[in-house]
Amino acid sequence: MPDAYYLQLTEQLRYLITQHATQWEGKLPAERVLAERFSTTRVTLRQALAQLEGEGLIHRSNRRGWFISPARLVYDPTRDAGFNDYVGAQGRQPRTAVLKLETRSHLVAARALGLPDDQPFHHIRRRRYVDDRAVLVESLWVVPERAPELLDIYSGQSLWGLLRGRWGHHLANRSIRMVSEALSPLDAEELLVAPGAAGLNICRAIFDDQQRPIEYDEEHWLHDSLCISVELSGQQ
Amino acid sequence: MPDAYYLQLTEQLRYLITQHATQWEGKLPAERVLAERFSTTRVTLRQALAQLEGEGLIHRSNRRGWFISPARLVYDPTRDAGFNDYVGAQGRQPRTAVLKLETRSHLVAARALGLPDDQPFHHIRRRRYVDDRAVLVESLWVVPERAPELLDIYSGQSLWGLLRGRWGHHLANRSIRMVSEALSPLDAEELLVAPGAAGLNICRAIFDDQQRPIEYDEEHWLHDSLCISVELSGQQ
DNA sequence: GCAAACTCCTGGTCTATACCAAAACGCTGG
DNA sequence: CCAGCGTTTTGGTATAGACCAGGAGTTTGC
Repeated sequence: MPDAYYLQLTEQLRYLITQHATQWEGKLPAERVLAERFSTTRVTLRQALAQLEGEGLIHRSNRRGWFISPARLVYDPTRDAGFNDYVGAQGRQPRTAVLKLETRSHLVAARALGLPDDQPFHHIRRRRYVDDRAVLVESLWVVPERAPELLDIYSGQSLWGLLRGRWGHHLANRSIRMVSEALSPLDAEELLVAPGAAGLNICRAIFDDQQRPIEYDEEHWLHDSLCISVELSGQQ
Repeated sequence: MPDAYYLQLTEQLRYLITQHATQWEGKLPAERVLAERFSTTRVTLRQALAQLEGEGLIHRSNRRGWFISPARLVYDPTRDAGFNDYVGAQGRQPRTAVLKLETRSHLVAARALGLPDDQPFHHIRRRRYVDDRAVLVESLWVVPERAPELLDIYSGQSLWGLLRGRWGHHLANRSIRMVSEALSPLDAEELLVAPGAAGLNICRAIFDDQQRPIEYDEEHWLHDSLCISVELSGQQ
């Protein structure tokens, strides 16, 4: 119904994608090929592709081309189930790459946890994959007193599992913040996408059952790769 | 640092916007004016503007121009504080326009509440504003038995307040889903933005303390107008 | 004095083309 | 069979215009 050609194109592409998903094995033909097939220019074609990207139907891997996006991962940021667990539970393959391990201060984490500005933290930066697609990068800032030798033993497993199992912490109170964002050049590079790609930023400050600060973390997700789901019972 | 000109442009515009926010009274100069000032074409200029739009710094009102986005509204979808209350508490001016009142069935709501497909609902569609900017449209699907004469008395106030005050319902269990989206042509039109603009879709299914279904609602927010914030205590 | 009609400006859309750098591909030699 | 190297392909970026239709402001006519 819409008159703009790029919107008609969007519909035709949407149809083609759902039909030929398997045939193309997830990757769309080259932009020049698609532009010619639809008798238009790359500029207009890209406008249509950007629409579908906004919907989360397709995404592009920087300089590699357009790909059909897999189903969104269902994620509950209020639970402390490990990434590996809930990804596996949804029949997907999780993977984690540790990008950095260090100890230093971090103003934002300190403020979020109510600690002095120069408070040092154990910092873990990791990238996480679902079915070999990088879907998020995150930075974890752990109060060293709560997990002294963390950096020596950490190798990609569930942090919350470690905190509970090894140091006996009970993660009790948490404040969570979610904001849509454009991925920073650094985050985008680590996720192999174009700078400025749409993302979702999730920040959490975690305290134990005695209100002691445990950890602060900052996640940057590709916007099309998750569906946030929260189940609550009891009156608010 | 980035080499691409449109990224340099983005930085310059970001600077100008934060400096001249008051001078321009929230509205940016015409695209042709900006393009000429930066010695580039509208195409490239728009690429830079789109970056800032993705970050939530600016937005465009369909065919009206580019505007500086106000601060995000902090919103906790797990609480049932009324819109008017929490907008007011943040020093902002709330407003609600009722777009539609009707009774009919709705498959998605029925499924979400575990009711038969042909279950009728009281349907309220409303648009909500913060400081006179339309920031969301939503559809509410209320089980008629829980609020029989709802449509006769409803005129824009807090629905949850009504359910609690008039019919004595205790909203107890809720399942919430949040997904990034591109606004549908209808939603975009009702929010006065271009079709396909980035949005956030929030759906909730609400049950009372006896697990009886009360209500299902679907919100479509402009992506740059909110910051989701959840506070939780107690172990999960 | 006010509403309707008109004009101008502006954003929305589109064409056609070009160059660059990174990725992908294919060839070649060990 | 694989590593290294050169070629081709492809996405990313950019230019220079053009037309249209909706919005906004102004003028006109009752």
